[in-house]
Amino acid sequence: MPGLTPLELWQETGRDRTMGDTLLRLAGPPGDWRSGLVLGPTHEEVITELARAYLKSYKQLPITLYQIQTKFRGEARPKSGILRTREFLMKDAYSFHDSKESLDREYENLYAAYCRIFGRCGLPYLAVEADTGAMGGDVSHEFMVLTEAGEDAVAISERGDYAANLERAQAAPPAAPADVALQPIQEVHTPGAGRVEDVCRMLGTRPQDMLKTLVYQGTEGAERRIRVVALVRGDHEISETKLNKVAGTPLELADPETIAAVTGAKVGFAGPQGLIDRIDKLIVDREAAVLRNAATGANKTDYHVTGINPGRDFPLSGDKVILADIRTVVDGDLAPTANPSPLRLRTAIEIGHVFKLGTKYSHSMGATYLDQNGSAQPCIMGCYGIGLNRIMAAAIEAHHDDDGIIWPMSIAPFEAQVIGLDPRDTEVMRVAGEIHDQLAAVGVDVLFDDRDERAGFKFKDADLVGVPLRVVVGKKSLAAGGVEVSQRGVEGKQTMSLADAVRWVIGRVREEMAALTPK
RNA sequence: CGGGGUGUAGCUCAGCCUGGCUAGAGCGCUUGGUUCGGGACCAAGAGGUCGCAGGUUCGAAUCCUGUCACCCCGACCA
Repeated sequence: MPGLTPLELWQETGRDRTMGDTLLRLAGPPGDWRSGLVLGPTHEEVITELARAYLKSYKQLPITLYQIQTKFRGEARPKSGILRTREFLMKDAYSFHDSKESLDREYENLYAAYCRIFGRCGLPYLAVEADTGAMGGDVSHEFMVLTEAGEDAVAISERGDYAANLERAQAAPPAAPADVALQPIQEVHTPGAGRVEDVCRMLGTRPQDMLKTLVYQGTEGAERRIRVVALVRGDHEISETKLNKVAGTPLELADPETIAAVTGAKVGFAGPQGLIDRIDKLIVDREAAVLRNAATGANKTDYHVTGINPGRDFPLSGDKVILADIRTVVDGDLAPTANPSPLRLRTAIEIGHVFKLGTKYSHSMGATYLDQNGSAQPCIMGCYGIGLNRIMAAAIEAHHDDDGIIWPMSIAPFEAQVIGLDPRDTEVMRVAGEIHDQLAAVGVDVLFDDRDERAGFKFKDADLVGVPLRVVVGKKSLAAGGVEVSQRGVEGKQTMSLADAVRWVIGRVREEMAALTPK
């Protein structure tokens, strides 16, 4: 597919706007050919353009197309070496279907294929439930490699029956509210206590007995400004990913002026009581909704209130009210499973992501096929990506020691390396060259170090680069009866004849590859 | 977009706070010699408008102002 893609395709799906600065647009004068091109950050639009041109009949479905290509995304801040770069390599696949069931089957196929690919790459990976973000669609899984070097967070249950990206992870639903007597609202003077900890210290209460009241603003539809109040328990952090999804539009924390206009108080003294008529939406976290006799802001600078009760003091139903899970889980929360165990938070590298897209792209771009009744239907789509650079990064994170990389055989740049230790010794170099040629002749991917460098230098380089198998030829090894073989990351080395060394390498390659091949 | 930091030899950096001889180190490079299976050693050498512009001063790498670039943290992130 093209790397430079027509801007008009992105306008058709609206992603020229929603992707914002992620899209690299060529800058040309109005009407100039450059003004109409975008360097592709992903290829849903392009593949859908191909689909609407060529997929006309249900008889052509299902079909899955893939490519390996350079992508470009205007990341706000590229970082972590090869992990997060503006330009990167992706293997991306797209599937087209005439039914949800067909999509489900192919999703399962590709999910399983991706598991085999990552297993074959020697990666300790994990599939987790994921948020679909700006891609759209409903169901999605990410493939993660757990490592400190990662920049994603995942929640995994101790029992191992639940794993999700932190953006999506949910805790078990809250228990029913405690059966206690409801207290009246009482106003308390809390000068300068804008933060939850300050209020707790002054009132002698705990964060989990407080309501955090957050004012957000955004736009709805074309241009209409909206104000949204979100409630979470005092000890919880709001998840803006979840909040935006529930609100159906991107929200941002309101500026101090808007907060003052909504609450009548400075930042830090907002409460949900009496606000419903002044806002467009009230979004209540399900755990905030079961609080009893909570403390929160009084909508009056330097004052808080106690004895706030959901349902009595602010509505839990009605047109403007949404009850949902909008908080980020924390380490130790219970998993939302039948037999709940605590969730643990880990950092991870995302190496692959699969989505059920549905008809988001085919509908907006008019990619339709004719079904058996002759009526036009939008294709049902899936998309499936693998970050190739990140496979390298994750493999190195997972397989290295103090001396350098230890490549899994399947993705090593070379399977074996022959080191001729003394390039000025003709016999050493003749034997080394012979081993190299014999290995190459039987299809082993072999690197030959014949540089005129000191022995230690070449050994250190070999360790650093991490080619799995090593054959060393030197005056010393020849005197000891042959050549020396060893495996990166494995203790010990052995001396054997030239012919045995060639057989040893071939055998080791075969065994390592077999060990990496899923059953 | 917010916060912090750094620009001095090819590379990594010290020197700056507290202005003062000819601006330093390690690595790399050049030449000669020795060494040669785990990133050698000895000797001699080349190499810098101290990011840029302006100012203060008898004197600026050092202090002040401006400017440019890069890095880190955060926000954001199919």
